[in-house]
This record gives sequence, C-alpha cells and structure tokens, in this order.
Amino acid sequence: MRRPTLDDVASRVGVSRTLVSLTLRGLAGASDETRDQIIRAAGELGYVPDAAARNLASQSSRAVGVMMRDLHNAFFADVLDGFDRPMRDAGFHMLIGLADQVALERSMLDTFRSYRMAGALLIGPGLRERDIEEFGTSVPTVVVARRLRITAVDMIVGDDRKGARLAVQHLYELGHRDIAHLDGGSLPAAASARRTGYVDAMKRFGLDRFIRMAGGGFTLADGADGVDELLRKRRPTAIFAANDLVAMGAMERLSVLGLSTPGDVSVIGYDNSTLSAQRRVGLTSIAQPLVQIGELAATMLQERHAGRTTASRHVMTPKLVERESTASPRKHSKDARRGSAR
Amino acid sequence: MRRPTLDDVASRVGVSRTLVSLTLRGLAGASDETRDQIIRAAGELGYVPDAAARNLASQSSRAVGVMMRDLHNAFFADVLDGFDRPMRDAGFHMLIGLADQVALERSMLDTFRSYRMAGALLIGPGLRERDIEEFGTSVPTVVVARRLRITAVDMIVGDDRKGARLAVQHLYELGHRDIAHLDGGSLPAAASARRTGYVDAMKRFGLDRFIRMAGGGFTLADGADGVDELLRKRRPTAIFAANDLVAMGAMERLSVLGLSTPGDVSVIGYDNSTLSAQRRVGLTSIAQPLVQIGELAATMLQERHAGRTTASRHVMTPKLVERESTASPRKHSKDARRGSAR
DNA sequence: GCATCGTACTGAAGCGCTTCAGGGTACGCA
DNA sequence: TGCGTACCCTGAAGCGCTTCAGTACGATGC
Repeated sequence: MRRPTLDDVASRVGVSRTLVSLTLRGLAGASDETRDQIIRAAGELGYVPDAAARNLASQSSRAVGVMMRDLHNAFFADVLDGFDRPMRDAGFHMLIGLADQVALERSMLDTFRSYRMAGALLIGPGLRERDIEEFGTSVPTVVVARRLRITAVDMIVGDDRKGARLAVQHLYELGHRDIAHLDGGSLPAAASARRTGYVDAMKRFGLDRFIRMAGGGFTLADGADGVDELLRKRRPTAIFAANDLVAMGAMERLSVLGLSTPGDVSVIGYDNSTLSAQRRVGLTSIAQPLVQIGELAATMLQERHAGRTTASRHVMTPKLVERESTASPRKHSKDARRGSAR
Repeated sequence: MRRPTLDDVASRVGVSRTLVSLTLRGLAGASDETRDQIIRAAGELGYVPDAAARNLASQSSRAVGVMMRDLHNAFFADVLDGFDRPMRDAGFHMLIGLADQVALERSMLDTFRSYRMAGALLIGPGLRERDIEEFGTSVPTVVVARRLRITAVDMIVGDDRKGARLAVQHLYELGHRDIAHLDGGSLPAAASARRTGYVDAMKRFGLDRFIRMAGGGFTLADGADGVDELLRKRRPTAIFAANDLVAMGAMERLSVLGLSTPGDVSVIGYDNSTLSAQRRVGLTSIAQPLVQIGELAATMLQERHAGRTTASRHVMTPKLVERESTASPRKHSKDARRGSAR
C-alpha cells in the first residue's frame, strides 16, 4: 500500500498540489471552506509529509541534531532538560545521536550534515577543533562543555579551572594535603581544564609533591580503575574526581576494599548531578547550572539559525555543594560524622 | 558557498553522475583507476551525500528511530547499550527521540514515518495499541517494555507480574505484611503489570487488607510524592516501588523525614539499574537483562527489516537481587544491619 | 566474419515536495 | 469603460539523488 502523497490529497479535494502544500503548512491562500476540506482529506488518507522530499525541496529542515557521548551520564540528561522544551516550542524537533568515540563523532557530524540539520548541539565533543569548525560553517552549532578558540560555533563552558580550584580548596580547608585527581582522560573536553585547575590549585597551596593523577575517563568503571591505580602507590586522604560518575565509581571501589568515605578517603565529584544529591549517595560536588546551560544553548542556537554569524560564548561559574562524602582527615570516628550527616 | 553535489564530483572527474553514485556507494561499475579518481575528487570537494535526496530517490534510509521517555532513567541507557553496537555493525545509525507525553509520542512517530526510518525501537511507549499498530504496519518496529496483543510489531517484555511477585514474596519472607506499592501511573506500559502482580501476590499471601497503591510515575519525584501520600495514612513497613528511580526517590524522602531504610521501612525497586547496584545505594531490586534485551531488539529489528512479517515476541524472566535496602521489620537495630551491609 | 558476452560507462526518468511566476474573477473607484 | 487590486488558485521547474534501460567496445568462441 503506497503511502499517500500531496497529489493524492489534492486530487481527492479537487485542487492543486500547491494549494494543499500551502494549506497543510498553515500558510494562507485557500478559502476557509477549501482549507477545511483539505485538512479533512489529509486526515482521512493518513497523509504524513515526506521529510526527505520536504527537506530536499526546501533545502532546510526543522530537525536539530544533538550529539552526546554517554547516556548513563546524567550530565547530558540535565542539559537536555533545559534544551528540549524551548526548541520544541520554537518548532524544532531534536534527534539525538550517540557517539562514544572520536571516529563515531566524525561520522555523526557527517550524518547531521547529510540530514541538513537546522542546527546542532554538541555536548563535550572530543573532535579536533578543525573538524568542529568545518562542521560549524555549514550547520548552526552550539558546543557545550568544550572550550574552543574558533568563532564558527557558539560555546558554553563552565569555568572548570575555577571549579577544580574550589574542589581542592575545599579539601585543603578540611585539612587534606594528599589530594589525588581522577582525571577525565585524554579527550580535549572538560578533562584538561579540570586537570589544569587541579594542578594549579595544588601548587598554589604548596602541595606540589602531592600532585597525582590516575584514571582517565568519565564513567563509573574509570572511577574504580582509578582508585586501584592510586592505591598501588599510597592511599591519598582525598580524591577529586573528574565527574560524579567517576566519584561514585571510586567510592564504590573504596567500599569494596573496606575503605569508607569520608572516613578513610574523602571524595568530591563534579557536575552535581541529580543522583549525587541523593542522601544515600551524599556526594560533595561542584555544581554547574546544567538545565540553564541547556536553555541558553537553545536560545543561542535559535539566534544562529535566525542568521547571527558572530560567535557567542558564555562561561558559567561553578560552585561548591557540600555533602557527606568529604570530611576532615584523621577524624576517623564515624559516629561523630554520621551524627551530623544523617 | 553551495555544498558540492554528485554532479560537481562527476564533472571534476569527467564521468557521469551515475558512475560517481555507484562508486561512492561501494558498488561495482568503475575501473580501479576511475574509482580512485572519484574517491579522491569527492574527498577534495568535501562531498557529503544529501540524505534527503538519497532517501527520496531510494525510498528508504539507514536510520532507525529510537523513542524513549526519560533520559534520566538508566533503564533506557542499559537497553541502548545492547542495541547500539549490533545496529551500527549492520550499517544502521540510530537517532533517538525523546517523548515524555503521549501527545509527543504521537508526533514522534509521525516524524519517524516522515523520515522513512528503516526501523524503530519504541521503549515503553504509552500510546494506544491502535496507534502503535498503525505505525508498525509502515515501519519495521520492535517494542520493548510494553505488552501488546498486536502482531504488526515485535515485542520484548519482562514478566513483570512475576517480578512483582518476587518482590512481594521477598518482603513477605522477611516478615513484612504491610507492604505498599508505589506504582508507575496510568501509562499502559510496565506499570499495570507490576501493579497487577503486586495485587495478586498480596492476595496469595492473604494480605488483601494491606494492599495499597500510591504515587503514579517513574521518576525520582514520583517516589518522593508517593511516600508523602502513603504516610498521610499509616506507615507501611515495606515499599515495593515501580522502578529503581522511584525507589530512590522514596528512600530519599523517607530519609528527609527521619526514617531509615531498611530500619524503618524496607524498599525494593525494579530494573536493577547500574546505580542501584552501588553500595552506597544498595537497593534491593528486580533485575531484568536489559543489555540482552537491547541486543535481542537489534536482532529482531534486522530480521523485520530483512522482510520477516510474522510477529516475534519474547518474555524475559526477572530475578531478585538482594541488597541492603530490605530487611526484616522490627529489627530496628541499625548497627546489626550496618555491620553486614558495609 | 559474425554472434555473444562482459566491462565500463551514460542519459533520462522520477522520488514528493516547495517555490515562483503567474492566471482568473470579482469588486471598487474614477 | 477601464484599471488597479485583493483573493483564491494553478503549472512548471527543480532540489540531489537512485535506478533502469541502454550504449560502446574490446575480447572470445566457433
């Protein structure tokens, strides 16, 4: 059974294809009576416009592509919570593509381009700047969580160096000196700024000799592996993790090894995701206004789509959210801590 | 700057558009030498095929649409972990659409159809069977986590009634009698089977008078609200939550109210998501083989795509995973419990 | 020498839509 | 009567690709 086309609707009503097209897109041109007939006929036939034909003819589309790396990371979900609604209200629909490797990212961008996406939101892309720039010149693009020097795309980043400093400072003020960092890996995304911020802060506090990095990734498993790696040398009194997932993976591993948090090792995460806020998790974390970032991204993307060509860039300020996963070292008395924590 | 088309590549090499099309799709027809020239020219021009034109001309596409309700729910992420890889290996790319309301689901399906998706994976759709059936007749479709009587689509569900029974039985055997259910709401998806399973099991154990439902949804917030609702009457000794997120929301709310888990109220979830397995969370849950479900969905979808028209349906068996969020009632001594739990 | 066949290639049609340049008709106004 | 104009509508071109029915030509067989 062939699916109905504009012509089917047109001949059913007895008007031209053009008029049907106009009418179904909500444009003027038909009399009230004709309009009703057209809409009715389209409904009866179960007419659904063919996106391919439409996009081809109009050389445009109403789809925006969202590229993200990991569905398990609530970071992405939070950003999209802010992004989704305003885009939908503006008449766009969002199609999400998953790409957890740089090679996949590249082909994802080809897909987006090939679909003539009206816009794209790239969250924490690991691609080279050059690739992103090239893409950005043909598709209106907003990049989140990746610092770039190019002007072809808009950009929203957190001040990750500052965030890392806040984390180290918090631990320092609690009395920690041996503070290790579980870093996000080699991707040029958030990882490097957090790492740099960590190193800077450690130096500022005169803790050069305690500077230590392990891990390399943004997942639960990376957190666990990172702890193993750290413990092969000596046990730090505190860990600053590249994000909340890594922090949770670390706490889990510590727990399995019989070490408590914060009793034996304090742990601080990054992103302040919904789950870290759960009391049972109680993870101290660095908060970024994720939903707001998503909303801002929607606004910027719409502006780009509307023709703005100058680059827009925003740096969001992080802040510390203190919970139960960090405490002073030495004070190994669990009960003292528990009393205040729960 | 116009983006290059097949004709641009063709005239650059001095061959016909047809030959370029054939060659770039990896089909035979050109001599080795010509092929190399074509590929080189395409690269130099930065040619990317136009998906709209391609799909329109071929009346097909290599994209499969995935519809899901909530990015925050790890359930979906786990299923996609299994689904993504085999689909990609088979040459499909996946585009995810978010739809957290029935109206949005409907327009999502229109979008999928409009894009002539090669296939669709619907996870826990809330739509009427009729709508799904209509969609399924025009797009090869696999539905996960929703029991349907129609044969137009393939289906994978967990045996949720059995899962619910396992949950109630576990609590019963621990000594609980006043077991409440935080249900998933009015969506026809998983919620109703779990609810029915709960009611059946309660009856079987002669606990009719304790049957109580509250909440209505699958999110953290729904769990918290559900607890409030329950506590307006009397406090149950155990709660069976519709999923892990609801369970975590419930534990959180209980904790805020000064009630401990499992000391005051035992809580059991559903789905055994990665996060519930974290020791700090330690949520007893009903496990479903989610990654496997995703893999199976990929297989089924490819079969459908290849022409199978008979319906295929699988029911997966759930099993109990016991952790620290459930214990016998009365035994309010936290320390006794803690000792074994941590 | 002629039919046959495989290889390398071409041209044109057409997918379903949007867009653009009009075409009637009726009405108002000088 | 003639002209402008508003309203409702049409026809044809063309978006960039795939597909199908060929064509040209050298090699092969007898």
